[in-house]
Amino acid sequence: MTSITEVARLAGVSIATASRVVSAADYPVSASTRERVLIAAKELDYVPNALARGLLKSQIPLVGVIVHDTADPYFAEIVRGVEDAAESGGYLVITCSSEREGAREASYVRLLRSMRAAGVIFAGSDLDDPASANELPRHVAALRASGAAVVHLSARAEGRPEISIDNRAAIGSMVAALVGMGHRRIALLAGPTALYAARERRIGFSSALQDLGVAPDERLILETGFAAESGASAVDELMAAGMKPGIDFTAIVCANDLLALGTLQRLHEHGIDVPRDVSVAGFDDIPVAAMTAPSLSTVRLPLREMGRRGFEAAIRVLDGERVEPVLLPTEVILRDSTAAPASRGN
Amino acid sequence: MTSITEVARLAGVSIATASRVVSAADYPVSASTRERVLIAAKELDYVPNALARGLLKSQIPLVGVIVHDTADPYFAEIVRGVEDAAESGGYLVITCSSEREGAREASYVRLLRSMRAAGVIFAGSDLDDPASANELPRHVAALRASGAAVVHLSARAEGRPEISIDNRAAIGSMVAALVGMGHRRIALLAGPTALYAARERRIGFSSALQDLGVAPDERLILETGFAAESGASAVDELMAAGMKPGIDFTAIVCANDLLALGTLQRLHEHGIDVPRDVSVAGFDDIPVAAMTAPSLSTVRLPLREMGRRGFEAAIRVLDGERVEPVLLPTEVILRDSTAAPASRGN
DNA sequence: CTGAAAGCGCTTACAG
DNA sequence: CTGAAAGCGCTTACAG
Repeated sequence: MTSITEVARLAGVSIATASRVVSAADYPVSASTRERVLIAAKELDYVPNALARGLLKSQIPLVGVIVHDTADPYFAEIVRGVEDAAESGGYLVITCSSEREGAREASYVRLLRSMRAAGVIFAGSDLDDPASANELPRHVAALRASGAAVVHLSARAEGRPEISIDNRAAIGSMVAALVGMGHRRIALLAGPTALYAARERRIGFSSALQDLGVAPDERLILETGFAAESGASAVDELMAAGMKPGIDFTAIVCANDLLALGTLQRLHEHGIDVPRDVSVAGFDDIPVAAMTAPSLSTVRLPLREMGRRGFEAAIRVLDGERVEPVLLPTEVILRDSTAAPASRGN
Repeated sequence: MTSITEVARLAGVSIATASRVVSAADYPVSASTRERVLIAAKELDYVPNALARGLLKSQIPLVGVIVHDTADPYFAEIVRGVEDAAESGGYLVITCSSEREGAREASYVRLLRSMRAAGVIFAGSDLDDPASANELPRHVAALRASGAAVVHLSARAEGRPEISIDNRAAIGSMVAALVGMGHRRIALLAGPTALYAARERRIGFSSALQDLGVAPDERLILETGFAAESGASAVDELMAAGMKPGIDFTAIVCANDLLALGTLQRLHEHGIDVPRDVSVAGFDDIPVAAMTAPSLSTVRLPLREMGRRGFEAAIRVLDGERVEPVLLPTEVILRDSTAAPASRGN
């Protein structure tokens, strides 16, 4: 690889001058000199060494996004948003999947620290994993101390996230829509309660029911994972517990869309018609939600925008600006998987 | 951030010695000295500066994966495989989405070059975009010249990819399965012919039909995009051309699963039953293919393995080993979207 | 407007 | 086994 030294030599100038031209620094250089340097750089196919520059600035234009699971479309969409925003700024985005293991998350953050990443965006909620309970905060503190930006995109136990949504209200509005259709016996596939966001959704679900004068039934609330298979097995669990679809429950609210996909499929296998026998609602509005048969009613989260805003917040932190926490709006999207119950349970 | 200088000072040794300990170099250091350095490093929460090390080695443990579209599960799975393999080696993975624009692809590769990435993995086929026709090869050549690994995971016009599958044979086996069920009038949603892989699949489709003694009908071959919406509009197009489902065509083969999802949905909206009226087959076997209703018959590509092997190939190149091109096996997966035709067309 | 020089944080011959 | 020193490729005061 050619270095700036060779460019300078070919152009017949000092490396200082060459640097001023190629780094697009705001520093006076005569037009003719500038021209010579540019030609030399082009001639030699010069690409500056970001490592050398980064060493000097002790920062490199790289932001890491820590997700729970790369394969989950929820995170894929957020990452997409970050990438969209990062691209124009010349930043590269690294996606790190913790697989919901605290140790792995901490080790990725350490790696990002060693690379002197300009920012780290935590896309999911806190992991609550004792394995990394002190390592992670140490890395985060060091990152911040060295001027890197740390941004959170999901509800967490401590501190408010820079960018997030109101999980309680969001799921509450779906519950309200369902109750408005006439549903009274509504099940919840709650997701993993180890995750703060899932706990919030669960609280929002129950309090919405109460606010609407519907007595919640604890037997209809199931703790699950966040993958599609969990949705399928939760259906089995519900039925094994003697809960009759259409009678003991007329609707199922899922804490994310993936759960709803699994639910839809298992219900279909059992010959239970959606939405005639049971309504199904998701949460997140991942792209595939619009493409299932029947298409999925869900709560739309502005995932790409969350990613975009997360990156912008990071840039603002880097610029030394103050970033106020912001709550993005969500929206209930009613598609074909929900309808008024045919026979009222209860 | 603490530097090795501070660690050395606290441990009371030279920075050379400190470096030998913390970099885990294979160099003799007395046990007691080693101990002191390790304690100092821990005490100071020392994390080595990967930029400084990278500057010296003119390479950093980073591999970039160039994909056509981050949101496409095909690429998401491949990236996942790369990440799985990279994680244990302490490499970070950067995903760069070209959005099928040559200029963007080239600029990402340039960025990766400026970061002195250890490797670049091209996950999709060549873009055939004149906009970057000479910039990209220049970057690739420079990358290779500087010792970085360049790996291709998809069929391309020039040079054989290190890791790939036999697109012609793969789609041919799906055609054979369909013909075996009794289908004779089979449509193809061919994907974007600007992409080499799509062209290969189209050739494989036609020649399989011919080999099986079925005369191909050009009117049943549609050029499309690679997104779900393209599948939906292709169905409209087919019907607008007066092709009657179940008569003029009894099966639709799609060049990827996303097209098949859109096809399934639009067929459902038209009240056309799958597989009774029309069979639908996909290609790739992305995770969601197993979760549609009806579940999708498709050709399984070992996507994660392709990613994993791609990373391993990159490491082998870095180690100076020779990498022989390898073709990974594919498999026809018959699910519920295909069946024998009810009435034979033709 | 131009250039010589210091220094970012490491690693690695080289000398002892 | 340990350390002093050079050097990776840049940027940026500082001097002219």
